[in-house]
Amino acid sequence: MEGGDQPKRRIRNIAELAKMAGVSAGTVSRALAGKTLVNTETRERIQAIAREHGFRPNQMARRLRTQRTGVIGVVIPLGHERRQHISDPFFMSLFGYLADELTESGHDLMLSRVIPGDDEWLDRIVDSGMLDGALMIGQSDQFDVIEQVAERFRPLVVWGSHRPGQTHCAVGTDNIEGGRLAAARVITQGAKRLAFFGDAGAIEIAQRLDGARAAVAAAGPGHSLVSFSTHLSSDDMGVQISAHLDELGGRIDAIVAASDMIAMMTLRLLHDRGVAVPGQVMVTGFDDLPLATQTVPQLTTIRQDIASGAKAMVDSLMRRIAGEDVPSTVMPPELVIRESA
Amino acid sequence: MEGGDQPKRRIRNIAELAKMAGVSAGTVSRALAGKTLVNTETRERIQAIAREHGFRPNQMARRLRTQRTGVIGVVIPLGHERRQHISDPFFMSLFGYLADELTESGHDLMLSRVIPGDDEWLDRIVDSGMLDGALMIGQSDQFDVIEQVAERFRPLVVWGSHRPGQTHCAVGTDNIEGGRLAAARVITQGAKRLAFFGDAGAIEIAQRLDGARAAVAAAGPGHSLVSFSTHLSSDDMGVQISAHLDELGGRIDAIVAASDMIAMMTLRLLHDRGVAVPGQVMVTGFDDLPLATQTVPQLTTIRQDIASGAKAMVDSLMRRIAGEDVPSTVMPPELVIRESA
DNA sequence: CATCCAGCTACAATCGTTTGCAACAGCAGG
DNA sequence: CCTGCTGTTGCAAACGATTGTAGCTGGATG
Repeated sequence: MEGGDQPKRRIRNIAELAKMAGVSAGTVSRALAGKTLVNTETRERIQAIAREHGFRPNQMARRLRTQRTGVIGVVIPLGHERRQHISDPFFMSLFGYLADELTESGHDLMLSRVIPGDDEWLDRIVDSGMLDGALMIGQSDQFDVIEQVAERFRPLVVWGSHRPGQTHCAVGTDNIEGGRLAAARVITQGAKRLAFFGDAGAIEIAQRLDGARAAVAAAGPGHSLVSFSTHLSSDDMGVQISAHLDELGGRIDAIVAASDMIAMMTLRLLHDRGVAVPGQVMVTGFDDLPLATQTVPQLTTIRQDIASGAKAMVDSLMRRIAGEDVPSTVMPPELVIRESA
Repeated sequence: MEGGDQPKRRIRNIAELAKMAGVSAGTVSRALAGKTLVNTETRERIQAIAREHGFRPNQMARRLRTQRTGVIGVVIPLGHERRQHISDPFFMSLFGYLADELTESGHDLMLSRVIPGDDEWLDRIVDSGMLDGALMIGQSDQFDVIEQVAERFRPLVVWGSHRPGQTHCAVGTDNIEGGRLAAARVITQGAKRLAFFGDAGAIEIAQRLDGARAAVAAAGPGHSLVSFSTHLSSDDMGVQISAHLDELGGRIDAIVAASDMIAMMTLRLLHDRGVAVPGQVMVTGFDDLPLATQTVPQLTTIRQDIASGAKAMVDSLMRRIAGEDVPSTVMPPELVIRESA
């Protein structure tokens, strides 16, 4: 544990190190960067001194000079859902994968969690001069703002839907198809009267609802779907779902939930009421969070491949930073059949 | 949507703006900072121009000059658990609250997720010159490294245990007491043969185990506790717990899990085996994640108040940044009785 | 021996702010 | 009229690195 020679004195900057090594600051800079331009011997000597004194060049200065920061901003807009907490499992899961990908590619990650107040919240982030690029988790209800910023700020990639003709680069699942798959599944299992739980204020959710509607329509007469607005913040969610279930009584065969969290809450409330799943009512989720396997009964859900979504986002962003023009990515959803439907 | 006067030309720096306003750069800087030193009239004129052109001063330069960044680093060391993913719900939950607190106090947040390789990983972060302070989620098995860095880098606060005599400022729950509470609960409910599931390689977990041991010892003869190492990454967890359950057979009354995630997985595996909870075996968790209310049966667990923990961490950090010397905080755990024990 | 080249290194400009200090005008008081 | 003060503003020096260019050395070549 005893290193012997503790750092003599703290080196404050490259110039000080240069004086110690008997060379100029420029040489030190190049040596530390590992450039071949400096003599191997002096380079190693300089690096040795730096190591010994625990010196690391000031990032702020380097970034000012080089005009690149190595920092990617991750922004989570909480537009349509002010009370939704950042610890929402889906956000966090995607965020975690993004963090992994970015760390791996040598980037730092700066989190901004914003409640859009004016029209400039995104400009402020993007113009801070701190970011090489930005990733956004969810479009919320800020589609127009995003479009506007995307016009002039190229390195921006958003998790969410791609609408025909949109400017900004989005990566996301085909939500319409996902909604369709979920509804189609319960219909083939014999459900006729479906309910949809979710907040259609968010674009993604609205699309899932559209998909479910389409499946019901395709199933022909005798099939119906009612939609109930259900918020994502876990406090409200419970009471809202309770209210929905009360209202529905027994007149329903299946519930298509807009997210796994909603589905999980629904599962537990049905259990409390003694309703058998999937015997009396089927339930499907959306996302396929790791938690979906841990519920009782295990959740049948629509899988979004969050890991490869994150990979695609980072990949697209890097290519945009490099100047390339990258189109949106839409990933196919996948029906994962477990026990609840 | 039509703004009328679109930004004429992009202003690149303060000097350009100064020329437009017919003043010097220094004045612009002061005006933008809202200093009273400049004439109210000119200040407003300058601010108007800045707003009109969407100009925001370069943060990198500002930070280089002022030597403070407004950025707090949040670091998650994955020492004892390389495969644990960042999306671990407890981490994410604490992280979310930290993000909320920091955002509120006007700080940016930079995430570093590190797998400690050498002894310098923390130095690298702290010496990057990018951070006003650092928060660390979990001590993992890096106690010594943290201690060493804490000696010279004051603005550092760690989530975890406080051991007598430690240098670094920690905020955390009294894990020993928590473990004791959990074990005591199942004992008062009639359990005699307990098992502990968790990885005692991490300090916090080891302390929980110690607490549980103490409770068993206090209960007198006829009571026993066996400990099983259980990792946190969800892939391994399932198979390990399965193995433990197989090994235990029916010779157990209660399982004290080191975390809610472990408890949840245990719950589901017991359910698969047709073992009734709490009828045949009781289960307790640790953390009281929001998810604990959603399991079937609902989880009896030890509550860590993550929200006020986060508040305490940020508060301590701010005071340390201000130069104050702040001691560790240890928060009392609380037994939350639900259905599983 | 003059010339040239290669391999290093030093010099100095630059990135865009902030901020201490000096300067300047205008005005009041002695 | 001189002095002192107040309220603004300009000047220029930092902050700490990167990098193009010029200069220096020594050895190879004609």
